[in-house]
Amino acid sequence: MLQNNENLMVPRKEREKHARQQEILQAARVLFAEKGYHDTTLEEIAHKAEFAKGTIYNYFANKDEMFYGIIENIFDEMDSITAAAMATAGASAREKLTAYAKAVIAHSMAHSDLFMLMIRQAHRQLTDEFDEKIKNLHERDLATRKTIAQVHAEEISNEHLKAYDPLEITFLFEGMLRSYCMYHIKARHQLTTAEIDRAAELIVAVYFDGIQNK
Amino acid sequence: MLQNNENLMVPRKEREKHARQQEILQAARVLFAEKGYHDTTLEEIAHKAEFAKGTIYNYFANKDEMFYGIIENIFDEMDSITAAAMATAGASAREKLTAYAKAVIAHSMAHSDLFMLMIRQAHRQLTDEFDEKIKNLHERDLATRKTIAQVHAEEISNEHLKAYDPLEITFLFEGMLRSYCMYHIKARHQLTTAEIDRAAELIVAVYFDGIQNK
Amino acid sequence: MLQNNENLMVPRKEREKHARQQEILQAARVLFAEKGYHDTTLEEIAHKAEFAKGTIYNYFANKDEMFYGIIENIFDEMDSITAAAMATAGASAREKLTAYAKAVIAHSMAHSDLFMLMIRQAHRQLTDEFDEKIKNLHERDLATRKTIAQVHAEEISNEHLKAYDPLEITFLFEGMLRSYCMYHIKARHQLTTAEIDRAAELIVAVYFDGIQNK
Amino acid sequence: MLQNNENLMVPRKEREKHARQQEILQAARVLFAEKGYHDTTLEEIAHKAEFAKGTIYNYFANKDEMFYGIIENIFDEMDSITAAAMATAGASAREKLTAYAKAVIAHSMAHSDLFMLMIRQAHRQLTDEFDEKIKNLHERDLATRKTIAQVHAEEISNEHLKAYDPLEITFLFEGMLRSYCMYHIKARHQLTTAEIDRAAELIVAVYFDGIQNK
DNA sequence: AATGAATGAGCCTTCATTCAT
DNA sequence: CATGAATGAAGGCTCATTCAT
Repeated sequence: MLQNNENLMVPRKEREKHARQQEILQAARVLFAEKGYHDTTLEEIAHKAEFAKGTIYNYFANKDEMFYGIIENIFDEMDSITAAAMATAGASAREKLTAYAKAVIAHSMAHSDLFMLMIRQAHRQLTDEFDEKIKNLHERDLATRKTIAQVHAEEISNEHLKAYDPLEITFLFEGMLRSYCMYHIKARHQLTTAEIDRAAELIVAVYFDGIQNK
Repeated sequence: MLQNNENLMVPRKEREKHARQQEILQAARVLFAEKGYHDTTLEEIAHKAEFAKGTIYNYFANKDEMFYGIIENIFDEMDSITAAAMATAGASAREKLTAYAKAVIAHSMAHSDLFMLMIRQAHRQLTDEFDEKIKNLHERDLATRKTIAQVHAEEISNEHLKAYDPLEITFLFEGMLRSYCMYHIKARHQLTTAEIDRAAELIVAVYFDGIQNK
Repeated sequence: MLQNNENLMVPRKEREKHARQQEILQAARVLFAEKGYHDTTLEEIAHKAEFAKGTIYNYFANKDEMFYGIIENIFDEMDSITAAAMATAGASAREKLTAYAKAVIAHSMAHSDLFMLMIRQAHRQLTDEFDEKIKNLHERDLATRKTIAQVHAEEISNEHLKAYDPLEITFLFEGMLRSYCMYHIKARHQLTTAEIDRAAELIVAVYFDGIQNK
Repeated sequence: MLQNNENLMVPRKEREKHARQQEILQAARVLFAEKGYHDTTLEEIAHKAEFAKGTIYNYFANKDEMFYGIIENIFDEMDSITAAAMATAGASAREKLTAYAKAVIAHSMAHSDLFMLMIRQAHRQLTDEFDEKIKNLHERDLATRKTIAQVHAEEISNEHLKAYDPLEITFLFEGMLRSYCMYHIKARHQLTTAEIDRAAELIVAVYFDGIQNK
């Protein structure tokens, strides 16, 4: 029993450390999203996380690391959403993308702070291309996109879809989705589930059928 | 004669002042786009504009004003592009949007720094909603979008287009366009005119006809 | 028996406490010598001493106390060396100083970290004259020097040596010795015993006979 | 005339910049000597130099650069002293070293702050051997020492002096000199010119003739 | 109007010290 | 006694802004 106790001892510490890291990231991401990276001070983050300034540095090497910690969280969440939506067995591309769109919109609405951070991060991704970490994020981003492209590819070979470059049109789809979310976040709209479903279906409808009346 | 002289005097001075403001904005926008607002110092802007630091303050009240000056320039450019593309007499919505898409992509490629600034600016637009200036930008943005929506509206009433909310699908179209541009700017692609045309047509095709094989 | 036990109990505890203090001082003095007082963190000392940071504070009131602990150790060692060299019965001043020089050089080479700490400490000694501890060190330093001066004094009264102020020339002798050691420590020379002997004899020869050819 | 004026314009600015750098170094060197490098804050230096904190950075890249600026000044002064003392035409080694000793003691007394900085610098010289700047100082130090050794060498070949290694005994001489200065600076003695002359002669006498009564 | 030296508020980060476990 | 997470004061440095020339 004693040994059992000891075995559990180490994980508990680690779990607590991780939990506290997440608390700090929570505080930071809200502030970063509200005011931007530079206009958020460590003092504010510490205050919001209910720690002293110095304590933050027991959990993150510096402000930048915190930022990347947050971005990685976001990527993890987006990966889950993507994987879940694409994995539905027997579903068509249209069904999968509808599920994906619903999940993305719902997530964006629930975490509009994250959404805004993604936009900000987009900028950094464009500029600091030297940085190792940025490159990793870049690759993760592309990998996620390819998961979705793959779903297109299958149905293109079926001739259910037109023979576009799967990756290229995936970006277009993503663009519509992001644009839609940004529009409503800007306008501070709080969408109901029904509205989210309608929106997702609208986007998918336009994407698959176009806006032209035949 | 003397009075005449004086009458001309003032405009010349104003013209020179304006010209010098634009020189400074040119320098600033390149740097802001490259390194972001916070990581660009007035020292650097002054150096690039070939003025002394103090001189900048004869033309702009502070760093923020410069930023908004740039954004306004960008809005002016986008307005021109939009107006030009939408004004073609007798053209269909599809033709107008194709022209618009070509112009936007070409402009984005030629001025990728501006494109990046827009992304960054998107963030500020979302947050500092109190600021008078920001509100104006917001409204200009919406006004531009409505010009495009109007073109949709006409053809919806013709029943050439499906009966979607014109503004809502305008955002979707914009989203595809932006997403496409971002993808290529990230990848540092230099598109030829032919490639730009093809891209614009691709986007418009997806937008009007959808990706589904009928 | 029990009482006996308890009597021994306290000394053992004290001995252990003292032993652990010395372990910590060992760790600290190496680091202080390598990187200086300010650039050595308690974290590092604790790590090197294989204790936790907080534990250090069970043995020393603060970082400064540790520093003085080390300096006192060094003084103890120098005292031993001095006493040993000066105590040789029937030896002449020249023989005693030769023995002293050999011991000092050998010790400096073996503990160049300490030597460097002494230099550093010299500075503090000069400045913080208010501090009680510093004054004590100052006095110990002088006392050691006087032990050597005393040996001079005896032989001055014998007229074996010229009638210089014993303390004054003691400082000159010390100066040569220190300078010599510093030269070789800087150059990272590892002197053999033979070289040390030769060096000590050189210094003593210059000191007693001068450099002039008669 | 106008052109003449302009020609002088640039040097004036440079001269003023240099003058202000020296003012700052003056302030810094007193404080560094009093309290050490680490215990002196830039705030204090700025205050003593009667500038604002930020202004310091118009003249020095960082705290370290200031430190090396001071050390270089000291080296310059020591070089002058050495060169002047060694250059006396027709003087014997003994006369030259006497002149040198007098100058060094007088300078040390007048600038005891510098003397203490040298001691402190000695430490850095020993440790941070990687740094380019430190290496340069090291070499300058050796070069100065060699100037003195050269004077020895000449008289060794004359057989006026014993056949010791010139550089080695130069270090011994320097050691006596430094040790003597440190002793009096520690004791806060203010030596008169007569006392300085006596001291220099004492040291040279011991160095050339030794302490032994023949 | 142009200059650039001076300013000083403010930021990130470090680290000696404390204290609950 | 040992631990190490938490603390917060303090420091080096940056940079937007001012102002005397």
